[in-house]
Amino acid sequence: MGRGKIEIKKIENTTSRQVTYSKRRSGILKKARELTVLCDAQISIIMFSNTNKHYEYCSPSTDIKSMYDRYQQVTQTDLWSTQYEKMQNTLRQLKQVNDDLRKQIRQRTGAELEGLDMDKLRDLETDLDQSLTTVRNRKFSYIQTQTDTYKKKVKSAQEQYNTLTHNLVALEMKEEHPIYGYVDNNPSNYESASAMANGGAHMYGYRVLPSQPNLHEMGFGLHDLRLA
Amino acid sequence: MGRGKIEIKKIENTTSRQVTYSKRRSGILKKARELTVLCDAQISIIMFSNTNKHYEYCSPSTDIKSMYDRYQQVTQTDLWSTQYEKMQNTLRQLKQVNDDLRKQIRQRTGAELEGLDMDKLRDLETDLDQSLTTVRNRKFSYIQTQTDTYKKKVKSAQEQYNTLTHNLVALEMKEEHPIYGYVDNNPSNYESASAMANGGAHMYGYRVLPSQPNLHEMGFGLHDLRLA
DNA sequence: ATCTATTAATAAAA
DNA sequence: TTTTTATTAATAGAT
Repeated sequence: MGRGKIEIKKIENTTSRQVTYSKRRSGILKKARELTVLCDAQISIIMFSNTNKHYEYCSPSTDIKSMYDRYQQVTQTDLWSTQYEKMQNTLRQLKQVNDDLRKQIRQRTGAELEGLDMDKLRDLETDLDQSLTTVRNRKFSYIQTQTDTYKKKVKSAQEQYNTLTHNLVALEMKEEHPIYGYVDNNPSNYESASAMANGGAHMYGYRVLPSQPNLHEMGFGLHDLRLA
Repeated sequence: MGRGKIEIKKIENTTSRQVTYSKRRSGILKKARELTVLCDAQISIIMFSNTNKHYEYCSPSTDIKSMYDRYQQVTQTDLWSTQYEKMQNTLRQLKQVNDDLRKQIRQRTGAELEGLDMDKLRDLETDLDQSLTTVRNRKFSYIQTQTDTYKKKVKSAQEQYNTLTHNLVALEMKEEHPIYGYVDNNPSNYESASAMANGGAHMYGYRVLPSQPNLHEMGFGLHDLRLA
């Protein structure tokens, strides 16, 4: 198809080789485009010229990677999908573990008790009961710690107050005109200390839940929460 | 190039589509072969028909994987590791979720309460308390159901026994030589019914846990578990 | 598949 | 490179 018939062998003349490459390349790509449309096929073409320039074609409904993956699948030439599948297995396993954990939580929450028989229910109850006790103990020890801290703070405030009062008295002794108003000018200091001393436990938002039968038995009765 | 010009759009007639596919496919592959030789190029073609059959061409001096690898290098478009990395991200995320779920469980178990402040502890306690109540209710309704079932069974056994006794008495009336040993010959029947009637609740392995304060308040005291 | 009338591709030249 | 054009190659439709 040209001014003359040519033999299919490497064109030695560099210029005409490049010209031919250019023409025939676009020819193939055009044919590929046409075939894609005409026959609803999927085609991936990658070309390198001997000058290392590259051209490619890929049917619009897919992409080069998909084509290659698909090709590998079809031909069983499994190069890296071993590792790929390993990853997918790990993924599946993790999802499974995930679901199991969620189910565990739902059971511990009481949201999904349908499948449990008597033994399981009893075990779960015992378990939850122990957990509850643990959490409660923790809460009480937390309160205790905080209480101690506040006790110390109050004590220190008290001491500071005493020192100040003492200094004031000393000052009054020395001065010709004692400053009577000193204490009343700073009532907030005292009152806050007092409030803390009497009701400090309220700061934790502590409240007695309906089912806390061991509250008193555990030595954390309400006035243990008061500051002395 | 044919008996008539055709429009480049999908050929709807299946037969002629397949014929055209076949012809043009070999056309493209021939062109690729020719170009490879004429211009010393390297070409890789992968084709899938809409019937999922695949055909490929690859210049003899190379192979398909090399072509795609080379393409990847040249275009910098990392074809494989993109998806690979996505998978690894998913994996990481799943592991994270997993750890979170485990932590949740450890908290609900009371095994890891270190990071929790007063509010969190109180919430957790309330939560566990509700869960415990739910599980207990479930257990009790389970017991109730089983109890009802056994009640019915015992009742039916009793009735059967009564009928048999009645029949025996009737028989004794009729016969010249009453068979006194009848009842004693089948002691197992009576005893099993009796055992069920008196101690059926033991079959559930029910036991009073130290911290079940609402056991009696809920109307499931021990003799509710006995069968009348 | 095979045959051919016809269109499409392209070799060589510009 | 791209365009031109003579010629060959591809192929649509029929068999």
